Amino acid sequence: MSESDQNDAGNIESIDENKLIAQRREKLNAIREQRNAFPNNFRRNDYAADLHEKFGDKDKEELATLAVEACVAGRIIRQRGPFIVIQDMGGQIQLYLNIKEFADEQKAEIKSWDLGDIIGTQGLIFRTDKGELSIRVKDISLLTKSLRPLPDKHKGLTDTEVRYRQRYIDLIANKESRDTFIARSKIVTAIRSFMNQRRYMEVETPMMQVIPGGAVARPFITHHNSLDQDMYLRIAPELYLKRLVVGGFERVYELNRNFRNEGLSTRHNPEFTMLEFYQAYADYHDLMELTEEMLRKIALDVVGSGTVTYQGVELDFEKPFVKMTILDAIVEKVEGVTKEQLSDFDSVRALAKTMGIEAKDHWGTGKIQLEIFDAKVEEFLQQPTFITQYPTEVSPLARRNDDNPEISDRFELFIGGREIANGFSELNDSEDQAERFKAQVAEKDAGDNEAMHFDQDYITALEYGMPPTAGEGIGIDRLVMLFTDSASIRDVLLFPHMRPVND
RNA sequence: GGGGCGUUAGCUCAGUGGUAGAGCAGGGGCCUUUUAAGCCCUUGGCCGAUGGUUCGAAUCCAUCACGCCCCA
Repeated sequence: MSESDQNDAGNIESIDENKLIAQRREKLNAIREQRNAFPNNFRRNDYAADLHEKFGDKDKEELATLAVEACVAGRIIRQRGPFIVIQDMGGQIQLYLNIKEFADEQKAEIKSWDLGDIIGTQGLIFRTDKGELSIRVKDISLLTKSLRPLPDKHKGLTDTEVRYRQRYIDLIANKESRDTFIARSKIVTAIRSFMNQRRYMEVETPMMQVIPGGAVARPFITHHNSLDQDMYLRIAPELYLKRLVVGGFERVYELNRNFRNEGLSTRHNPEFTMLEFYQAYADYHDLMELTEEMLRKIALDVVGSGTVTYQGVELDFEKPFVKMTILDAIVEKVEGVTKEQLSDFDSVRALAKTMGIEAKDHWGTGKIQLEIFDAKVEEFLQQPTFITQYPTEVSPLARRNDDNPEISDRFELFIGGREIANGFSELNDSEDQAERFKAQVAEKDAGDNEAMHFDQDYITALEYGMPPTAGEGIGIDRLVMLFTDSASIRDVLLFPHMRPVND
């Protein structure tokens, strides 16, 4: 570190310090003079939530008779007279501590404790006169001194920027935030168990790829030094998962991160989590059925009900999901538009223009239809709705419909006005796939930097023969938003991407 | 990329041109089975940054940074 760096670091520290922190440092120094200030020999036996569950229905007399000992640890979050409330990973428990019962030197230390300090304690479980389940402290000790003051104990932390940048403070102070991420964990667990029960096998495929594929999106570029080779962070695992189906793993899923180099919004983070899965000897109808079952199970497991309120709208996961073709959806939601108008290139192009959608030169009828759908229909699809019959033109990896090659055997699921899932019967004709890749490359050459690359090894894999297969991706962040009633994707990401702060 | 709103004490927020405020947290007492924050006293600020207007700016203007919302 250079001298100037050190000076900078010193400045940052002094700017960030204040009197409250200085006082706490002095308290810490006083403890350091007495003993090891950061002991790690305390072992906790009990969790706050378990104690409430076990003794919540016992009254004062019963608890006195039982005389149960408890041993808990956690962070001090409230203090009032002889009462201290600590918080551990699952809940809170009140301690009763009569300072007069302690020796003088310990008395002084206990008085110096602050909100935010982490303590371990042991004592008898009892109920106060006012009915609060508590622990009458016998032994208590400070395990970690907290040097920084916590947010307002009642109002919590509301500054969104601090909540996202310093999530640890948000998690300490705001129960709703803790609950959201607990729900997220439960959703992920529910999905894994759902998939595992159906003989799906969880796999991990490359996140750094030489040819980014499987989706229409701009990738992040990185560099491998010793190979002196540019690599891409994956935009989707799709092509690797289907290689595994070729290899004989007939049901696979991957639940992990993808990276797309696009703008930030309440619905987009550059890295996001997808469940992607493939099942041999199945088609997109089978997957729609599976998806309905899965979401119903999550609703019941996580929310405890078949209906979920999202931003004031009651979403019903219990009744069968609506199914509609993309053209029918446009005709239904956009007044005065006919299927004929949508199906002819010149008229759909003109229609799009009246809606303020300027068709690019290389866009065909299907792409324009999709743009109209995105702009005019998507937001109205509140209840779980499968949209089907996507144009083949915009589905370069999907199987053509047997009766109409212009449309693909594909669906997207919309809930709460947002795309949640995208699935289709897979294209397993290697020659058709090679043609589709060529068309994508032509679009890339024409200036579309989201178009796909030609992946020769993937074509080779298909030439060995991929069984008829259906595959699907489900956006986990958006799903968590729905089930936790979160308005922004940043509320369901522990550490959402934020612009760096410059002084 | 465009528009609107925001940024004041550790936290939550008042303060529309004339000495920088409150509640909580912190400090000193009192109290020791309380209940969102018991009672009394009290410390605490580069008002996001830079420039301008003005006798005087947290307040008006401009630019920038970050955030939130809406639009593309």
